[in-house]
Amino acid sequence: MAEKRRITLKDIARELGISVSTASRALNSYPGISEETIQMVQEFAKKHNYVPNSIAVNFRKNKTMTIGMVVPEVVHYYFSSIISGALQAANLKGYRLLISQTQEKAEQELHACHGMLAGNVDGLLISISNETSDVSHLQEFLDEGKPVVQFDKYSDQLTTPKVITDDFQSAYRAVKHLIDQGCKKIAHINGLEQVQNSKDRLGGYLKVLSDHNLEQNPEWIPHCQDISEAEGYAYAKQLMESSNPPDAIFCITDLVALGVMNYLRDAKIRVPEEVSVMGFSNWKISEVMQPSLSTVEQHGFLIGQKAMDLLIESLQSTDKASSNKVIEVPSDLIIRKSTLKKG
Amino acid sequence: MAEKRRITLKDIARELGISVSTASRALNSYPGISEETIQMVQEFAKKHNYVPNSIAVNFRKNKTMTIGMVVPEVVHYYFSSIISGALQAANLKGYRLLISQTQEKAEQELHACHGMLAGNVDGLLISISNETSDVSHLQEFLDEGKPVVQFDKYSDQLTTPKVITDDFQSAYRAVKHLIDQGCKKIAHINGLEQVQNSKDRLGGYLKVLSDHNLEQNPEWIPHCQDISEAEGYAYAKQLMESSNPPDAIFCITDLVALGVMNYLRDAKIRVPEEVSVMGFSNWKISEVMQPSLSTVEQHGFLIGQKAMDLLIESLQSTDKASSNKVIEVPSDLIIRKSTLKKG
DNA sequence: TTGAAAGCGGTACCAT
DNA sequence: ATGGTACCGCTTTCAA
Repeated sequence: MAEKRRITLKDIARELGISVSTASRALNSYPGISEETIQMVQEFAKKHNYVPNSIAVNFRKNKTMTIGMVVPEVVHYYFSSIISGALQAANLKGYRLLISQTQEKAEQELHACHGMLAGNVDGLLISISNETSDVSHLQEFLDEGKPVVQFDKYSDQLTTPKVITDDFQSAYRAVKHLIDQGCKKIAHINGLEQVQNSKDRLGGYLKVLSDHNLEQNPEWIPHCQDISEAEGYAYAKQLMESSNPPDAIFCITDLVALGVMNYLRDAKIRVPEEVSVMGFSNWKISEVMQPSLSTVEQHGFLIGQKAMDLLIESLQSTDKASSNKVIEVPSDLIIRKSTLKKG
Repeated sequence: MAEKRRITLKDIARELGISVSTASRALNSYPGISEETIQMVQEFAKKHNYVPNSIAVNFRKNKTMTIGMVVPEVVHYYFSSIISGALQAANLKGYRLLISQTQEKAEQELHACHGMLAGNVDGLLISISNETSDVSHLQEFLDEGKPVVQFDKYSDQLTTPKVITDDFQSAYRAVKHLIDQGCKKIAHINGLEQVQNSKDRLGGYLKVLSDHNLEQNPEWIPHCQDISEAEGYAYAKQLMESSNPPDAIFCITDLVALGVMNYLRDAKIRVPEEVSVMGFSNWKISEVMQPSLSTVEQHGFLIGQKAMDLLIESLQSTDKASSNKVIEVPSDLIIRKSTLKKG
């Protein structure tokens, strides 16, 4: 295979009998270069397929036009939507995107972040893992003057902008809908207690219950460990077999809701007549379930876009003081059959 | 925000009163450096958190330890599985992964590839878009001596290794299962005619029909344009309302099968009693459908891993002649209720 | 065992 | 309007 060495600035300068600096300026259309020269150089460059060696440029300018993005899981509808949004925003501004996943492990997150640092990304977009409590690996970026934007799951020990779903409000509205449909005994299968999103959704759930003077029962609030279908099934069983079973179950995510629906079908409990079920995230499966699952659309694509825009903004602003702003992207309640009682 | 400038080799050399070259050699434990010096330098480096400036290293070595990966869609179960596998394999070997998506547009693919080239990736992993016919943008990589590995959708105009599902065999076995279940009139909703995977699946389908002397009917082989749920619905309707309706429908992918299932439910046609339905790809939705959908698991994670391993291999081998080998990752037939006739 | 210096491919400052 | 040159941080050859 003939390895065609790329043509360099030096080659152009030599061939055209001009200096390297002139060639450089002509290519970048600097002021103070004759039209003629610009013409000549640009034509030559195009004809010979000149592509500037970006490593050299990066080296000189000490930036890479590359953003690092660290997510818990790539194979995940919500996160891949976020990636897609970030990708588009990055593209629009001429940035590239380096991706890593942590599989919800703090150790892998550390490793991924160090990889990003070694890869000399200009900035970092991250959704921290469930395990993460220490965030010194993120502080390292800030210490080097590299902006960080957190999205979805975040730590508030860090002064960075954050882009998230409005979890509290989303949960509030989701449960409000259940109440409007006549549910009185509403359970909530929550996530890990220490995770911010879980706390916020729990908060919204509790608030709407108290606003409507509905029963609050600690036994109705189990916490998932790994947010799985199996846990949904098990907790649904536990809830429904208790002495005081709920008439609605609000789930931390659609996957858990799937487990719940499976249990209810196996137990021949009708949805929504006997128990209403509400999910969260609007995965494709929510639409496919029988009956279809009411859920909350978080607009991951938008979150990804917004997070990237924010990051690039702080990359381009001279004022390096990081904001601590929390941007909440409004969600939409998607009402389907699992919560819609007839009449 | 205090921007801590990173410490450089030069700093180390100055502080320790040695030369830059000695410092460099000590850090990389070159032969011909005294244990003492190595000790001293490495200790100093660790103490001061020395991280080599990878841009400078890349520049010098003219490689970036970064792989470019171009896929049609990120928000897609199969592709995100492949990405996940590639990510893991890359990680294991110390490579980073730059990602772009094309949204099945040839123009975006071109742009993405040029971005990768400009980003100076060491090699490229790509699944071409449905629109792609000209592959000169991939040839550019080969011309520069950068290896390319194709996966999933590929062009055979290019001498590169390819990692794919065994589409022909997979389709053959899937349809064979339908035949074993007693189906005699088997339709196949195929994909775009010019796409290799579609051709291969169609080939497997036709072969098994002829091997069993079953009816082959051109009207039973509609071609999707965008492989959507809506198309599945429309073609199912068309097939079932024809004068000679099939008793089984083999779909190019699970999403199309979902449309088919929706139509059949709306039309009150029982699955699998009256019509069996087979999907392809084993998305989560296939498990959730009622009845659950039989399908083909393509092991995307493995495909991603294998493609990345192959790429890194050719990156590290001195022999730069690209192989034209096609590696087929065996699929698994997943039998669920949509094809399992009782008794 | 160590040091000096060239050079990777650009950019940008200082001359002219 | 153009050329000369230092330099970004590191690796590597050559010399000592």
